[in-house]
Amino acid sequence: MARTQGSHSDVTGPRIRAAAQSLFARHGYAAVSMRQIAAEVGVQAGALYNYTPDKQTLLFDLMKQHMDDLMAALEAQEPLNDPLAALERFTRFHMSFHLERPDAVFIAYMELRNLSEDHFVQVEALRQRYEAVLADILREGQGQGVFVLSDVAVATRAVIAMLTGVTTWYRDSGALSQNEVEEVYWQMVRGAAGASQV
Amino acid sequence: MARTQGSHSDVTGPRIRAAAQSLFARHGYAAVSMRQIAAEVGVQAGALYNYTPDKQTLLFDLMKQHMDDLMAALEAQEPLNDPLAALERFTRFHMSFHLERPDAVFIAYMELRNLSEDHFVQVEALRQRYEAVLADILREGQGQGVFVLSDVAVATRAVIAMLTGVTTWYRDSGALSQNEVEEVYWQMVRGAAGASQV
DNA sequence: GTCTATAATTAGATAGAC
DNA sequence: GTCTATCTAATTATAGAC
Repeated sequence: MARTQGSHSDVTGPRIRAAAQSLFARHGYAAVSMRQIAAEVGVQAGALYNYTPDKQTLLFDLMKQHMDDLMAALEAQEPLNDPLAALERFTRFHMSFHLERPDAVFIAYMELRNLSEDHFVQVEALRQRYEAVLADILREGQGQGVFVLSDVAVATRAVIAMLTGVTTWYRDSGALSQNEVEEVYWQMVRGAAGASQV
Repeated sequence: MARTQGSHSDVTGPRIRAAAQSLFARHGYAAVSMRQIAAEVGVQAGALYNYTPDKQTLLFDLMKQHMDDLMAALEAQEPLNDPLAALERFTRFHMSFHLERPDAVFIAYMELRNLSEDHFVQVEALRQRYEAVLADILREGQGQGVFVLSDVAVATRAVIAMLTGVTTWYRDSGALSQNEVEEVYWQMVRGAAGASQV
């Protein structure tokens, strides 16, 4: 159990990523220095380079992890045959997943332009895989006549933009519970998809 | 008409703002240096300070101008009494205004956190005035029974997020014309508002 | 694994010549 | 109004001691 004093490889790594995530979300990747991250963790700037080759890779690791978590959570769900039920579940899943991770979400949407070309391609591929799940639901419902949409690809992006937008204003301290907000958005998504009114 | 050589006060100012807008949109405010802006304009960095007291004010001026333009264009429209017609016009107005100014829009949404407290308050007030126009339309339609919405304030933000999202993917070179895209979004907004199906 | 020290570069902003 | 030169401070990243 003895450990060399000042040596914490298993705990410093996660703390660095947590500090970077919080600072990047608050001030933006370009505005945050490696020294600020180090200060937040309680180490000197040089120590960070034991955990990341450079600042750019630190950003990519955060975004990659977020997208991997998102896909894993989505794919852990059992498939649903009913398109309306599948759309409702996707809506609630997207909202709750994003509301639980405001910092990671903020970074994922705001810092894409600060990724290197290679890193961007990887993140973008994951984003498209995610989008495709919703597109499949909408296309299936369209085929069954449950939804009325003039363009499934456009509708997919419109729904995701609408749902993700909740992260810009929702606060736990507000008037509505997360569940109540999900309900409001779900009614709007259902209407936007052209599902017949109840 | 004789003009001191190298003196271009009436033309350099706009060119600086144009260069800053383009560079901020592409790389982000924090990642762009005053020297880069100067190089884009074709002057030395020191000359920029004849037109702005500092970099922060340059950012604010761009955002303020954008919001002022937005409000002026919106308020130039004649009021419409029919809520459904008003909502359609708002939808098309918002989309075409934003699609025509991708750089200004990008900055307005991404660089809010880089504004000083005082500047942020001013921009936020304008944003809320804009939002209130849509909220009034939805509330009026709700009262008349034309729309079915469980929460007008939430619906306002949801619709704006959906519409603004078009700027992240639409390109003039794509398969759909701007007008076709407006039509697709309008059908979705109409459904999201709970307007009775045609 | 972390520290101190430092290399090499760049940043925002100003002063004074023209 | 613009230029050149410069100040001061901060940046990413590395080297070597412990």
